[in-house]
Amino acid sequence: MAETIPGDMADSGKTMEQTILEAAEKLFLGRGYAMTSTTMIAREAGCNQALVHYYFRTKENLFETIFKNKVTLFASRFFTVDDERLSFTDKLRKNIEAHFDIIAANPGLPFLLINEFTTNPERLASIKKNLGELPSGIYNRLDAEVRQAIAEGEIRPIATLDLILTVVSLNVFFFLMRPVVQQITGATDDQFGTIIAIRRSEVASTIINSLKP
Amino acid sequence: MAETIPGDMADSGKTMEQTILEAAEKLFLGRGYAMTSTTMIAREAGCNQALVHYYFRTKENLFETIFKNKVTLFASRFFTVDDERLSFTDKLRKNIEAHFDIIAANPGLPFLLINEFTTNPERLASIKKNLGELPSGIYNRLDAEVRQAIAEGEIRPIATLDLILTVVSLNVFFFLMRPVVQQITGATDDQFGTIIAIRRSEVASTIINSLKP
DNA sequence: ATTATCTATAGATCTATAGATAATGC
DNA sequence: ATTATCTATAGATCTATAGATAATGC
Repeated sequence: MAETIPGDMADSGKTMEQTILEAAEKLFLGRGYAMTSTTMIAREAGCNQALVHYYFRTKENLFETIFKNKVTLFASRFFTVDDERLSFTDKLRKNIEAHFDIIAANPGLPFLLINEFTTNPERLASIKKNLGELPSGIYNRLDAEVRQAIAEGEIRPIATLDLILTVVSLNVFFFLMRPVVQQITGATDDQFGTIIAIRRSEVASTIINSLKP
Repeated sequence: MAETIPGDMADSGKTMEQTILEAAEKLFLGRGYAMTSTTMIAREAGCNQALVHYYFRTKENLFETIFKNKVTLFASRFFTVDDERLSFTDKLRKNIEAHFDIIAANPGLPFLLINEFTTNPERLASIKKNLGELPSGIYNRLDAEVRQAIAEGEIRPIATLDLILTVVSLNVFFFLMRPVVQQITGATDDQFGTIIAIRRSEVASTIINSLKP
């Protein structure tokens, strides 16, 4: 019975190619590359398995499309708040919170990235090419600002790379820990929303505080 | 040619069961559950694939043995420094660094934990049972100390859970990012040792600093 | 005609077990 | 006798493709 159980992404104007892409995205984000089969993707999209290969030829291809897409989205919004009127510290806080918000809107992404970079580090090189000058552009601007803020005594001396690592660690790892945090606190999905909001401001405060001269 | 290429874990007094266990540990830690096959484990251990099942019956069994083992090791060394003569802050620094060192000695572990908790959160319940009173014991002691340090004005007000999250995030995520950091900085494995040492002290300083009243 | 979708299947794993043989403990 | 190890294989995937049929664009 129930020969075809179309996932929640059926019809509704969307093209089947798009539907498959979204089904794959959902599964890859939640379970990683190896644990997702094209058969599962087809079931989730509500079509047969051959169609997945018709549009994307290989599973690897499909994954790479999604992966590059997500990484680019992620990188393009990294440290983009740049308001002349704000102090370094205020600007930093806004950037930290914006970064947190991107991750909160794509909570499966950290797992996908870590999973892929760990099991398949060669892909980093291809990603680097894909992003071009973007990362070093962002880094150089931030680096100049950090040095100036240190020189002006607004913050304590710190390497820019360490600051970036601290921001990314505190923002990203929280979402990787979600299952553990939920198990420990016993919070429902709803209650977890509150925990997220608290953590968002705590992370920003922690970093800003740690930079006091 | 080269019909049998025994991994680096052959013979040398060790029992074959132990050799298989270590081969599996290495592969699971580096590649996760789904991407490791019992065939690969056997090749790494230098035996045939059936023997892996002879000793551990199922792949799942083998994995669980290793997983529980590692989680217990990890949890049992969490916040164990407890020297009466030290201030809260000094004790905290020692605990942060000790925690960092455990991870540095088991650099594949964070990936395994995150991977498993994300794709298979049910296992958390079984782990919880396995650890018994240990986590809440550690938590309660730390919580009392945090509250006292706040009351005495040694640190700013902070929830104990937030402090734990911050410590774990900063320590663990760095090792998950290793491939990225190495790609960005272009550091060799040797040079990465230096980066680790710098990060170790930077993380502790960042946290201690962020707690100033 | 071309494009989208399906059914069917080849070929490659992979896990787990059965059954044979070798090694070891009395 | 018991335990350790091997060879062989059944049965379950899973990916990718071939080839049939249905839908769509002229």
